[in-house]
This record gives sequence, C-alpha cells and structure tokens, in this order.
Amino acid sequence: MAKTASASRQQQPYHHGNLAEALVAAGLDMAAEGGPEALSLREAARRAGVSPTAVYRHFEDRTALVLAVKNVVLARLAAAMEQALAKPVPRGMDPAARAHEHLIRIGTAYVEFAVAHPGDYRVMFADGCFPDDTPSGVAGEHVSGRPYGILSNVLDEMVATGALAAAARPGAEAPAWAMVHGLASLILEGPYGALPPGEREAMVAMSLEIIAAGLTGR
Amino acid sequence: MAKTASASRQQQPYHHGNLAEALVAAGLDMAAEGGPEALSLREAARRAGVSPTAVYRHFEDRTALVLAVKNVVLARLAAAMEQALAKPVPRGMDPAARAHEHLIRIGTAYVEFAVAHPGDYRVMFADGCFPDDTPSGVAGEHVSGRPYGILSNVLDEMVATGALAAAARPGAEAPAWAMVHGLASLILEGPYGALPPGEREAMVAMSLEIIAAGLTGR
DNA sequence: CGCGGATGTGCACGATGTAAACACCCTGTG
DNA sequence: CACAGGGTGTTTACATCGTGCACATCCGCG
Repeated sequence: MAKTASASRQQQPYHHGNLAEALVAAGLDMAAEGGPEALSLREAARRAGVSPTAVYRHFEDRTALVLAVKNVVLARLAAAMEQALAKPVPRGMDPAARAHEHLIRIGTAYVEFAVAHPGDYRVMFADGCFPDDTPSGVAGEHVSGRPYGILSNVLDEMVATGALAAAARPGAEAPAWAMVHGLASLILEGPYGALPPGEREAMVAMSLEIIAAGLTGR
Repeated sequence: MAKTASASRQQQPYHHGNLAEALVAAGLDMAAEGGPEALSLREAARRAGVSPTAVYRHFEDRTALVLAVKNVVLARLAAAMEQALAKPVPRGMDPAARAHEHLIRIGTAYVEFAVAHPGDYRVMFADGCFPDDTPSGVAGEHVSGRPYGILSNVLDEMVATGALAAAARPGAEAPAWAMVHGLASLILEGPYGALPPGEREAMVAMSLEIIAAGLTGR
C-alpha cells in the first residue's frame, strides 16, 4: 500500500492497476455484507470490473482470495485489540491489577469486534486454518502484532506482575482464546445473538471475569 | 426408527418408502464426510435414488434438510454427554465433588464428540440458529434431553450440592458452553487441530478445570 | 371404480468455481 | 528504435449447485 508513488496520472497504469488489491477490497466488502459464504470469486471480479477468470492471475483459488481477505481482517482485529490496550488505565492501579485489566480488555475487544463485524469475523475461521498466526510453536517476535501474539504478551505481563502464577502460564492462551472465540461464536452463530445488547455485554463481561479468575486462581 | 413393522415385503411400500428418513440418513453421511458445506441437496437425492426436485416434497429448502440433520446430530451429542454422566463415580466422593466431576465429564464429552465427528459437529452451527435448543428462556422440561438442558441440570446439581454458589448460578451456562464450544471450534477450524492427540487432550482437560475453577471460585 | 391429493420426474434457468485457448500491452533487450 | 516475451485480462466452455414449473404416477378413500 501507499505505492501510488510515481503515478502522476491516475488512469490505470497498465492493465488494471493492481487487481489484487482491488479484489481483496471487494472481498472485504462482500465479507462484511454476508460472511465468507457470500465471498464469491465472480462477484469480486465483477466489482473490480474485470472478467471472472482474471482473478486466477492473482489468486490460485477462491480459497486463496478468502485467505488474503482473512489476513486483512486478522490485522484489523489485532488493531482493535491494541487500541483497547492503549486506552489509559485508572491512576494508582497496581501492576498486577493492570495486567488483569489488560486481559479483560483484549477479551472484550475481541468479542466486540466479532459483534460489530460479524462477516469479517467469520471469514477468519473459514475453510482452512490460520494463515500465519502461530498455532503452538510460539517463537519470538513473529508472534506479535497479531491477535494471538497480543494475548501471549498480556499473559506474559500477568506473570511478570504476579497476577498469574508462572506455573499456570504454559498453554494459558488456549483457555483464554477458547473462551472469547466461544463467546463470539455463540453470539454470531448460536443462540446468544438473540440477547438484547445490554444483557449480552453483561454476559460477556461475566464470562471474562470467570475465565480470568480461573486462570489466576483469584 | 424401528418402523419396519407391517412391511412384510421390503419393496418400497409405495413411492419410495419414506424418502424423508432416507434423505436425512444420506445427509448424515454427507455431513460426516465433509461437514455442512458438503451436504448437497442433489447429492442427497442421488443417494436416495430419487430425482433432485423430489426433495422439495419433504423439505422446503436445502436449509430445511440441513436443519433436520442438525436435529439428529444434536440428539447424538446429547446422548454422548448423558453416557459420560452414566459411568460410575469413584466411591466415597462427596456430592459436591461429584457435581464438579459431572461438569468436567460433559465438557470432555462435548469436545470429544466434536473431535470424533467433526462434520457432524459443524452441522450444528451451520446457517441459522439452533432448531429447538433453548437460547435464553430456559423453561421447564422442554430443556432436558438436549445438550443445553444437560448442562443446565449439572449446574443445578452443583448448586444443590454446594459446589457452586447460588449467586453464581444465573447465566452460568454461557461461560461453560462458550468454553467447550471455543475449544471444539479451535480444534476443528483453528490451529489447535494440529496438536498431537495427547497434548490436545491435556489442553482440553486443563481448560475445563480452569473454567470450573472460575465458576466455583475454587 | 374412479377421483383427488400426495409424491416423484423432467426440464429449465441462473448462479457458482474453474480449465483452456486466445488477445493485449508493458518492459527489457538487442 | 524495433521486437520478442511474459505478465495480465478475455472469451468460451463445462460441471456443479439450488430451485421453480408443468407434468406423470400411484395410493387410499369415497
């Protein structure tokens, strides 16, 4: 992105400009409208003003296109989580409480993202595993800047501040992630979507406190 | 089932016999093979030896067929959970510990069902909400015999035996269900499917203990 | 015996993903 | 400056899917 550099005239530089980006953009729109199953290859081509098979010059498959969209969504979710962390914390809060608060915040942000962008969220879990978020071999900086990495960092912070026992740290991502993903999923595709917003938020808040309590042993 | 009563000759009684059942059976097979997106109306008709549009005499939609399959799967999951409850508990276990154990058992059964029957499990969360499992208005006997009802009952048992504070009871289904659904989902459609079975089971067991601890306050 | 409604068939239409052959035009090289 | 090559987009085609509509068939009831 920001590659519009030397193109003084914004007529398409040669064939289309960059179709790949346009297709992903179209894919993002369609995903927002109707989730991953509404993300059609032909419709993406249509929106980009191009013939259906042109897509294959940039994406091997429909799933490849979906995967590209998925990556963008993943980054957006990560951004929402980071933003939730960035908001200031009440003064005089001790570090452990702060770490705990951080866990609650990224959890809330995760679920709220799913509620605010249902289609986007569901794309992240459409056909096939995650693109480059790390499953188990959690190694080094490769992890950060992505939702899983953010969670990892917060859990580390909890250990560092004494909010979480070091013995409880290994594998702590799993229950935490499972909880927020379960909440999001049951709201979007399960029965909890029928709850009025207020009750839903209370339910989420309670669930997050419960998982935090379970992790830290209170 | 077991309706083969008065049909002495097993030639199809009149047109087909009962197409509806055959279609659901075919649907169950297809779901087991490739999940909800592999559950095609035409293929179901093919397997039942019938023309595609014949399906519409028994199901308004493709989604109606999926919903019928979903109901069967839901019952199977409930059966698996009840079976997990039925196995005997170590002698001398006090009622509260027993109730706790029950919660762990149905949680384990839930996730194991998902792992053992990925396609079936995913059908339960395919297009549209739950058929007749109760979302929020949890009322009376209508609930039992189904996964959500089983969970409700176990939570009630926990309160009755003192394993769970009465104040923590309202809405306790949500975090519990979110946890197991999150685990199942992340295993089937997320990164945790890559874990070797032993590690996966350990991860699930740990997560279940954590949610139980969070609920009961230890 | 015959009729009506339940059940199943045939055909058609538009949508989708994708493969193969062709057409264009930018870019680097002689 | 000309020209070949390859990256990019088009056209055409095929198999699949869900579904509507008109027709055929056959059971059971009067």
